[in-house]
Amino acid sequence: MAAGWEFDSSKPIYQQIAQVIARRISSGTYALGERLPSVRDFAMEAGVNPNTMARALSDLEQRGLIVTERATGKYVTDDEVQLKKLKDEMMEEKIADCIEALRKMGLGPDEIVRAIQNYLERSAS
Amino acid sequence: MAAGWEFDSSKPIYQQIAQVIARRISSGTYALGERLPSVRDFAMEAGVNPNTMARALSDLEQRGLIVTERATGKYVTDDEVQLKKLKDEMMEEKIADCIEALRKMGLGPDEIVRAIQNYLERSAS
Amino acid sequence: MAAGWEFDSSKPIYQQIAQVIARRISSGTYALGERLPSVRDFAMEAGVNPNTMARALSDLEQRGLIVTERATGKYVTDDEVQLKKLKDEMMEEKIADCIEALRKMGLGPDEIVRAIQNYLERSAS
Amino acid sequence: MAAGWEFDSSKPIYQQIAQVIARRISSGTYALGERLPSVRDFAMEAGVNPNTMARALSDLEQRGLIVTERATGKYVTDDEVQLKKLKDEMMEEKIADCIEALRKMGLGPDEIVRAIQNYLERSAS
DNA sequence: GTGGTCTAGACCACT
DNA sequence: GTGGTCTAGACCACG
Repeated sequence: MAAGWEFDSSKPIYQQIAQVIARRISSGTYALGERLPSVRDFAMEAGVNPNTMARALSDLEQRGLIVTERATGKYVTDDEVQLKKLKDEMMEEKIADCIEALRKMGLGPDEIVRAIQNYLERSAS
Repeated sequence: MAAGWEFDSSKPIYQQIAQVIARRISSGTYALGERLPSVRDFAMEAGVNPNTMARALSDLEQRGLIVTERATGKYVTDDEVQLKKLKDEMMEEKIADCIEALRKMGLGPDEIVRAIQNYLERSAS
Repeated sequence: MAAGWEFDSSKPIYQQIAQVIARRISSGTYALGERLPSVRDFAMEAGVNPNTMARALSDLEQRGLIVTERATGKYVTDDEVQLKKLKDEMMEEKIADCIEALRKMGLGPDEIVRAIQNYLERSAS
Repeated sequence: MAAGWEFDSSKPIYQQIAQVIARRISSGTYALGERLPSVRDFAMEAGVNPNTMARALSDLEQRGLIVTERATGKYVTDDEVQLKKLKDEMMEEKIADCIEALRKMGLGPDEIVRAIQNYLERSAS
């Protein structure tokens, strides 16, 4: 099992797999139109049963993130609109998670923005 | 094993435990000066060996987040300075994680700030 | 159990072990950068459980006196600054112990210095 | 067993006991001419067999540090000369121990004196 | 009852 | 082979 495939028992594994792959697509690890590994290889890499991997990929296909070309394999969609939607979702999720955490620590909206800007300035140098 | 104690194999369990408890302290789930569950109870709750829990708590004590009062138990520190430091660390970590993710998606600094503000406005209403 | 490993019940064994090893480092018995015996061998030599020895060594590592190189062993630090700090601490401790004893016997500061000088002169010849 | 009675296996216990008591006499814990606890009580306090304690006290009597008054008990000698000799011995021992340790750390005679003076000045304030 | 220490023995990752 | 982690279970000092 390669790196990046750690699962917990809070959600079904196939959903966690789908999430990992979606993240890789949105971050460009798998580029637009790129051919994905075969289901079998993918399953091997993730250390799961091929059926589980197939279900994860099927979910992603339903969301329009990947397309299947019969007999040649599965590809990342080249539909930029779909991709944009995915990115927005992931971005939304990430931001929500971050901001909720900051709020829990007692930060108000202005403080949050200031903290973000502060971080950006520091990491710019 | 109660909720909130899911471990993965990427890091030692005792470090993950320490992180969970640190998060609970920083978010106020365990208040300033509050008595923590006994090591044995805590271990039971987390589903680990008391020694493992003890090690996690020992680490937190060394970081100044909790203090031990002999024969009565362990308490969250009432040192606001230590607590402030913890919060800053956790905040920093959270923000870094979020911003790195957004950057990977191709957002520039200004877009990041705008996205955050956008989210805050929407969730304010 | 080889010589030099006598423990009393006044302090935890792992602390006494750490003290013995620290003393050996400060006195040059274990030289700068030298590889230490393996945890298991060390434990055998001291007549304690490997875990106990590991804890002692872990404490020393945290104090910056030894460093661990994964899968090859533990080494005395080659950081002369750390070593200097250790020596100063041990020197301070030794001197304090000695002077307090002399004071208890009723010697004033001048008498102490004179006694020391006297001893040095006698042992020089 | 009260505090101050920790024995190791390097020397006979009765010698270690004698040393402890000698130290207490030289430091004034047991004053000149003071009556000592009964052998039985003393043995109880030290957690040893009365015979062992008796032998330790016998040694001290031979060194002229304590005297036995038949039927009333044992007393610290009121012979100041003996006491002076004891103090000198203990002082000598303490100083030798300290200086040897400092030498092992690589300090020369002048550095030793300077370190002692330095300590005295600091602890004077 | 609390935390702290120590032992025994297992399994792991790394090289 | 190395160190690191984890479990299991014992005993101790303290209040």
